[in-house]
Amino acid sequence: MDSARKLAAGGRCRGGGSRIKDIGAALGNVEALPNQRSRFAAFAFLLQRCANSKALCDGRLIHAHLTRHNYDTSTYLANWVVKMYGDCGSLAEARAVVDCLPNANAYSWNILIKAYCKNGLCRQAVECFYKMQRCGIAPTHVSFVSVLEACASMAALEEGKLIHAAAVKAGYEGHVVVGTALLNLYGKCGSLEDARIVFRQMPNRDVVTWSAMITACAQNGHGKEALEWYNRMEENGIRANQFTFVSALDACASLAALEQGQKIHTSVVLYGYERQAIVGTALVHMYGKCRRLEDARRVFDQLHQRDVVCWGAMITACAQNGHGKEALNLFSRMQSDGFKANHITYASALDACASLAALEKGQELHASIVDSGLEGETGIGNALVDMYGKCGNLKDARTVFSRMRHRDLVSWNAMIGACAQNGHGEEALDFFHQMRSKGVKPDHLTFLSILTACKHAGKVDEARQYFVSINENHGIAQTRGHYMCLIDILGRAGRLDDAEDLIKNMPLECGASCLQSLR
DNA sequence: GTAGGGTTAG
Repeated sequence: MDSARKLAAGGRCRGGGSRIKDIGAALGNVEALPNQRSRFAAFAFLLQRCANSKALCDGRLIHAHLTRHNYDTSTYLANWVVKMYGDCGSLAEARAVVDCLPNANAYSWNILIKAYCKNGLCRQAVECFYKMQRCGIAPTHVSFVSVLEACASMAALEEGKLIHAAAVKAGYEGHVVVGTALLNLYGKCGSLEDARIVFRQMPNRDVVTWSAMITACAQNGHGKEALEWYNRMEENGIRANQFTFVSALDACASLAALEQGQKIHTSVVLYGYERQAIVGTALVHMYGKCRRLEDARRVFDQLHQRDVVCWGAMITACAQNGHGKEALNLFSRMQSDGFKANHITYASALDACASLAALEKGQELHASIVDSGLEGETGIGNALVDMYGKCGNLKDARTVFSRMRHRDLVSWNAMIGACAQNGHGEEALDFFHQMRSKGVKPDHLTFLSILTACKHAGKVDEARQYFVSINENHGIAQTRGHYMCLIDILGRAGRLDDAEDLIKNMPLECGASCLQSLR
């Protein structure tokens, strides 16, 4: 209905925003303006409108008009045309304009580099950065910022380091935005030490710099350090904004640091961000990880606007806290509210089915996943294997696993776990050997399934060998679960002396909790 | 009179 109305109004292209009703009349009006300065301003305005509403067809008409009326000698107007094509997602046309421009300047190239970045064509963005220099245009601080963003998206550390050196040489080392882009690059590349060095050496830092530092720590598994930076930022009198809060809450979630999370929540409310979708989602996520489902729900219910991401956070919070039924209810409500499930919300709903052993509901979801064409997603395949395994349907778990195009550690763990939990110990070990031969590194969960598989297959000595190898060959610390499983195996085999020896040699904190469980 | 950095769910 809505699109029909747009068509009736004369819209020819897809996209939102406010359109120019009659482009021909608009161009005529511009031509009637008394001087070149006002005509240029008006053309720029029209191109900007097209860019904002992604009206590519109208934009092309304006471009054609400019060419026909010899305005194409103006680099300024050409740059607006480049921006329009870039914002409309037509990178080839944007590129062609720059390539044909006799007097392309730094703006022309910077707009093009940014357009490539925005459309995920990072390699082309980097190539443009070098091309502009071959064309004799020196990169500005904006060029560096955009090209560093491209490197960050690709996690291209070596390329980024070369550009870092070039930025220093060009005298942009002390520039706050360039510095923040460098910090972000190192964070995204997992090189936290480089991020810290950049931060320390920056002469000026603003709230964006601090937030980027908190994000870099939070996203590299250094939640504690992220919160230290957050506190230090407050001490420095820098006022946090929604970005800062989201990153700090992410750190709290990863640490399950409820108290710190609650403190940040208080500040979020104080600054008026609580009902904002992204901040609210971060709060829901944090409370979910801290096992405070009621608090998560309170935030979720108060959000002004919900998107599929915050629905996903709430559904996951339920699924992971033993409220599978509520997770599935929310999943249905999300769809009746008009949001289409994606691979993440499907995975959480399957997770809920797995925890409820709700095979029928899981099969129903599987059918919708096939219909929506998401079956090929690795995360979906993993969740399906896990769901079928936990629902006792090993046959379908095998089928889904065998059809997966790409298998990661989680896929192998799900398959090995499915076999082990359903009493197919030998098959689990067979999958484990296949996994090893494909070069996939096992983790502590893999070994928990392997020990369970040994239990079912009655392989006592193999279990001991696997147990020792967890630490000796794979450098993974044995968990309480590993100990419990092996003690159980030894106990069932009547090897009580061995079980007792194992308990005696356990790390203290692990042993105490094991003994408690045994009693 | 154009271009720039940091955020959310599995």
